Amino acid sequence: MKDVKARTVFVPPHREHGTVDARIAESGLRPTAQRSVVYGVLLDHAKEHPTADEIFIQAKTEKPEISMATVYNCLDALVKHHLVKQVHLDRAATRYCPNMEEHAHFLCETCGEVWDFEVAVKPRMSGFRVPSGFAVTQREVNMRGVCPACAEQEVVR
Amino acid sequence: MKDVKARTVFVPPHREHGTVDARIAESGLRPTAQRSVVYGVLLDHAKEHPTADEIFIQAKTEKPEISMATVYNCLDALVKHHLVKQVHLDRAATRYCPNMEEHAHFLCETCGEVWDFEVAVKPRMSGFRVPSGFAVTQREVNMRGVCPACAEQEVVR
DNA sequence: AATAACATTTAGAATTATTCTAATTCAGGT
DNA sequence: ACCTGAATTAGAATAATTCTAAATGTTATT
Repeated sequence: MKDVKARTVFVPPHREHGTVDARIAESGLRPTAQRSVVYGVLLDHAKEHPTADEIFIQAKTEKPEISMATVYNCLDALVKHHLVKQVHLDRAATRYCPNMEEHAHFLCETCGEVWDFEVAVKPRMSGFRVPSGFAVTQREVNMRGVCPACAEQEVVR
Repeated sequence: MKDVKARTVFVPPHREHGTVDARIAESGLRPTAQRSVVYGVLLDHAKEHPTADEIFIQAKTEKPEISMATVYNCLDALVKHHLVKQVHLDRAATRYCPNMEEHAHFLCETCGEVWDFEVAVKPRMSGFRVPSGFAVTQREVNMRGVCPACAEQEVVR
């Protein structure tokens, strides 16, 4: 019985066929065991935009010897190689986002959770006057407000 | 001679006629000496998007007894009363911005300076799909890249 | 296969921005 | 003048991140 359970552990799609390692390698980075775990954890929890120590806690379940410093090293490497983005919406711990598609972030000011908002129409943000001489390499859109769950609670209260 | 110099010290326009205090009062906040100094300093240095301790250093020249804790308290109060915005573009110290007009921020990834980009056309950012149930109260646009001065230096090198 | 050269990981110390605490000072209303 | 609550203060505490130096792992070279 135990064996069956062990054999049927859920493996998320991107964990199959060494996809994680392949992506790391494509980015020009050597796919070490630690980097794979860190990137894998982040891909599994993309929706939650985890912080370094949330990633650390999860990574430890897969690789108990991993250290916090390594989690930071790996995340830095992944960021430098454009596999992952840092998200800074407030002064809380940096959050990490492996979704490199163009999208906006929404911060719920009540519960602190971060959500991805997808693009419907390609936004050009052309409304902004970029003075000549400035080379823009990245744009980001952030929104703040109240998420449905928190709005609900406020009504109750 | 010294006297003449002393009498011709530059007083920025918003420092005249108690404009700073008036704005603080309008926001619903009691205009204390410390709040006035902090807000005044910030208005004088809006372009630089100063951090709390840059503000502290400057504020000390006007009011030597002021403490760091007070600078943080004042800034928090100003933020809560919508006279000032916090700017978080990276994990560096929080920057403060007294320009409450709709505008974008540009972070030079080489020198770390922050610039304001004004709006030309009212941007609606309507390209983003805001799922129903989310109440958006604030939007911000951030850009990253290289500023003219740093681009120049790179060419030289 | 052994070795040198280099990159990565590790634990723990150090740093830095910010928040907290408790005591003191200040301002406005009686 | 006095009371009450708000604001300020110095310094301690906290939390996230970075640094350091040693150990380990990997790749290239012979």
